[in-house]
Amino acid sequence: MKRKITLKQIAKELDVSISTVSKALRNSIEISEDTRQKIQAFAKLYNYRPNNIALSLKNRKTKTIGIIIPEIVHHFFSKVITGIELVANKRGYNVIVGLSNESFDKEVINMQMLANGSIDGFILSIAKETLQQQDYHHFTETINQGMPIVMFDRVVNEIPCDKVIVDDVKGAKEAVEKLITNGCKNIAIITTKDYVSVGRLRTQGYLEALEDHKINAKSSLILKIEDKLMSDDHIDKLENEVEQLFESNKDIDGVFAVNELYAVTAIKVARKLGLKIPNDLQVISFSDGVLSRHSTPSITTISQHGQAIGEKAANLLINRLEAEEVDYDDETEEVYETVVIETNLTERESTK
Amino acid sequence: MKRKITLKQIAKELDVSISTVSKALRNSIEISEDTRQKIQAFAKLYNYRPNNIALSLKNRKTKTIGIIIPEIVHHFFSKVITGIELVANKRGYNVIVGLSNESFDKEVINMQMLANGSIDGFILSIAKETLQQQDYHHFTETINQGMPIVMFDRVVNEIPCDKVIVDDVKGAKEAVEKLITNGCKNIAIITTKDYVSVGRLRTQGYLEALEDHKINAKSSLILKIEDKLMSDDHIDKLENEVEQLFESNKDIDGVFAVNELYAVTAIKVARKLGLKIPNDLQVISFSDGVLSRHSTPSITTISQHGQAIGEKAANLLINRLEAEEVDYDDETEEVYETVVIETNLTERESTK
DNA sequence: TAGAGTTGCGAAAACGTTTTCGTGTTAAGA
DNA sequence: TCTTAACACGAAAACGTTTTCGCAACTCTA
Repeated sequence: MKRKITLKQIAKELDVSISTVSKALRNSIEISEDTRQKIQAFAKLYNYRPNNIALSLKNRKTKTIGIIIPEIVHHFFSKVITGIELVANKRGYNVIVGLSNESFDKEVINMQMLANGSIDGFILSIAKETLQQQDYHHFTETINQGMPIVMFDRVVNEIPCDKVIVDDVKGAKEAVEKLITNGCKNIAIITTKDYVSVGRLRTQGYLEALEDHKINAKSSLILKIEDKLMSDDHIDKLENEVEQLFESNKDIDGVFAVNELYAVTAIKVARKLGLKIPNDLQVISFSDGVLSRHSTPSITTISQHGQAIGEKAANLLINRLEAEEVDYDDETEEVYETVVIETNLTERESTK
Repeated sequence: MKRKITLKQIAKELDVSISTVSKALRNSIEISEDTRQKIQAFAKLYNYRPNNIALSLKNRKTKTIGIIIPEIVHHFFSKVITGIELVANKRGYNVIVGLSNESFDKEVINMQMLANGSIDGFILSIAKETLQQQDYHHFTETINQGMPIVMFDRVVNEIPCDKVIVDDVKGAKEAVEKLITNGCKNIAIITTKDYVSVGRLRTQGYLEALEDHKINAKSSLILKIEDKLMSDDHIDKLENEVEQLFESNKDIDGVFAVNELYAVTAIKVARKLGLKIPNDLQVISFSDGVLSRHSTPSITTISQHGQAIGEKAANLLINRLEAEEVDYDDETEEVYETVVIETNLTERESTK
């Protein structure tokens, strides 16, 4: 019922000025021992805490980080959030989350909602629709207004900001090389259409690995899935496409999937067709999820370390925020960093 | 570089007063057509947006909801967030997320960080440690300060607030009845220690179902897992316990698991012991996750509808927030609602 | 005892809004 | 020509802080 107590109320109650109360609570030496004790006791009694909003207004900083991600029901993204929240909290920041649902409009609106003073900076991963439309004005505008951005995973080079990524090419290459080493002769890739940058890069890694080992890539072994099929409603269409892949390439003995769902679908279809894992078919997936660890057989993965990505992104952002205070808008050209988080191969039952 | 533009700057630039600018932008009839147009054009040019923090301070409301959950890397919780974010956004609110990591202290600290003006109300699910310690003072204090709370899933009755829960007893009962109907004679339950309320309630549902069908519950068929084993590090200890369960009860033909991980572990162990699913053993899990849908065999579940829970919780909270405005702290006793979201059985391959 | 220094506190500005209440100017009515 | 009303705008307060500055009332020192 009783609203939170304010400096003004304490001042009135104790018959001193607001300034005195403020100083007393911050242990200023200007205030006599006596009054200081009196005020602090009173404040403690009424459980006084400074109003955050007022502080934000006064200091022109909110100590809050805005996160914009495509979706949250996704192991990778929630791991990243965990990482961000961890260091944010440790460094005295809060975290406010906006979901773009892969939609350009929602991304723009969400950013506008937050950019009006609610937060000090953004950490984000770009929506697929935005990547398709290649319209990045909302990012540049935000940056021009002096609000720093850190991008992770899905990034675009033309935006001047810090970035945290995994080396998709290298990771994919490592996966495919593992398959080759394990004796696979006909390795298929299940990937996304090229406008999804991670899909494109992982496909590139696949091709490079083949090339390095003097294996000719066959286009029939490259299955590029239309993105709409990621949703659970279209799971059977996805299965169909994968089944066709196997049917028309009976000699496939290795699959590299760019995400967990594709991998698990490949395994399901392969089994239906009578293939034994890992004897007839070996599978490696790019991922950081629970599916590969707990499904049967468990799936060998290139893991992305989502939490590490989140931690790094948060540190980059907060470092920049707190550096600004000293640098005080000097005219030195900003220099941005792109941090690559190493992936690593976790072997499980889907490979020999 | 250039900070966001303010009313004051526009006023100065156009040589009018701040009030005039404010009124012009809000289309007040006090302002002449001429100046209004001029000001609006200027504001549009410089992309003026009112500073949210200033508005929050003035209006004494932030249009922001605080979410405190035990963890975010969890399908159920991220689904709930999705639901909250959906209606929050639709109704003009933002969402700020704090993670308790199941720790009492982090829960308290997170709530204190947010309760100092940063948000208008909480939506939360209680940390396990808090449930164990049964110390709820931070909730009551928050409520006493006039900040409404909506609890979901893990709730305690003694806190006066709106609640959104699933009928755990009923859902569990339905699951077990399904197993019975399907011919299972020796149904085991894999659940958590009793201090986790959902574990306790689901165990209760299990017992009720057995009783209703005149089946004697056998304590050897009730496996209560210590909570620490949920983490991925202890996955083998979990497997051991489950294996012991099967070894010492060779006649088990049905398993009801209170979460996905237990179910998937049960299946894994059962297979290792040579049991066929669903012929020798049928499994039903309480869950809303991706594991049950995509693992092989896919798992029949009692689904919790996390998103619906989130939506309902957000609507309850926002309704209360916006009702307060009119009621204006009248002394009518607050009356709180407990909404039960219906679970339902989704049949998959792990049952006949 | 006059001047200087110390001590303890308050007034006011600032952060960026919105809104109430004036107030000066002009137009209309008597 | 005088009063009144309409019109267009500005001053100021308020939201809750922090901080700079000023100023009394002391306490020393010479």
